[in-house]
Amino acid sequence: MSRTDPLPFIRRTLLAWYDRHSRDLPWRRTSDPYAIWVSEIMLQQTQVATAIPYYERFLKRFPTVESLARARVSSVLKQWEGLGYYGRARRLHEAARLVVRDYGGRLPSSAEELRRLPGVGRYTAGAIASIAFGAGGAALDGNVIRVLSRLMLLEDDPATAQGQAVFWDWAERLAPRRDSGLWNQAVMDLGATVCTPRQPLCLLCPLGEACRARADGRQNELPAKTPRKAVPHYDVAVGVVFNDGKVLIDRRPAGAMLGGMWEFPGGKRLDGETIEECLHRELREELGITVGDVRPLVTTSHAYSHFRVTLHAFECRLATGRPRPLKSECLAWVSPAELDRYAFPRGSRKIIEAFRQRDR
DNA sequence: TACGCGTGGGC
DNA sequence: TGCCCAAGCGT
Repeated sequence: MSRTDPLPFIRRTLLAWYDRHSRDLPWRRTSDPYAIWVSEIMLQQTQVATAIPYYERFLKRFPTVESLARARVSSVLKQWEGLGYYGRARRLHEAARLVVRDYGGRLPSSAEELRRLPGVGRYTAGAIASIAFGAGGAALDGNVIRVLSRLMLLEDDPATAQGQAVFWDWAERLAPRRDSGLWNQAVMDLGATVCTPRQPLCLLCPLGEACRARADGRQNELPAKTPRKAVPHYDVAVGVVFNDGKVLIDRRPAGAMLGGMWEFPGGKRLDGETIEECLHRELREELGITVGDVRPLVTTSHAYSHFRVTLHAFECRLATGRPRPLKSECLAWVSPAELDRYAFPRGSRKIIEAFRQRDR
């Protein structure tokens, strides 16, 4: 193995392994490029098991690119509710409209053209082109980085641009020049089921004999990982404001975090402020209202991608002022039962659960 | 270019 | 329990 080129062995052996060990996944039972596209967007930074039920529901609700393009973004976000990274849903919707408008409803087939669609980066373009259209070339995701880093003993940091270049270079060197869909899925499946982040199953690996990291006993050290930044924590006051049996919700601006999602008004506690003082200030600044009958409803913790919060939710009653969307896109007064029609992030859902639990 | 962007599972 | 990680993209 050491004196001859290992790449032909690696290609042949992994494809033979995939023929016997490929996972049966919903998006592998279709050849519809639209469905494969939807799956690839959902799978960005998201585990397969999490994505499956969303994929099934999404395709039932939006079976074609035309149906997605016709839909309101609010409907798309409602289907995406709970999956996170909601910008993916907004960009997928925008891209569907572009595909209908500029491509007659047919997804372009080359990675280069796919790359121009919002939400489609280098990985996703390579994956769709190869899996749905039989193109050649690599698709480099976290699984492939892990497999390559160990197989070829690549110590570069994939978080840096230079590291990315090294990994893409190796991925392209290994990938078939034509019809690389099976190959790309084979590398990803190996990374997901055998060459796992912790405790890789080297004894089951078809490439064990060729793996340079394993030969050195260093498979647990790769890929190189950058130390994470400490994540800040905030206390947030949230107002569940009732009036005439309805509750006030607001929609977050499209450009912001959780853009397009609904929430209960509130915000971060400032230094030297009590959480109730924070509540009154936020409701004044965001809505121009004052409230009374303030009662604690629930306190719950939630982790976002880059910070953590403790949400202090208060039930209260509108006292003075007519709410205006001073910092949000729009407002709505809705009955508790109607809340399920709106797309809320997980943190807000926890608050909804709390007052439904209490009313029971 | 490094960072902002959600959520749930595994240990 | 707290931390790491997961089929990345946009800026």
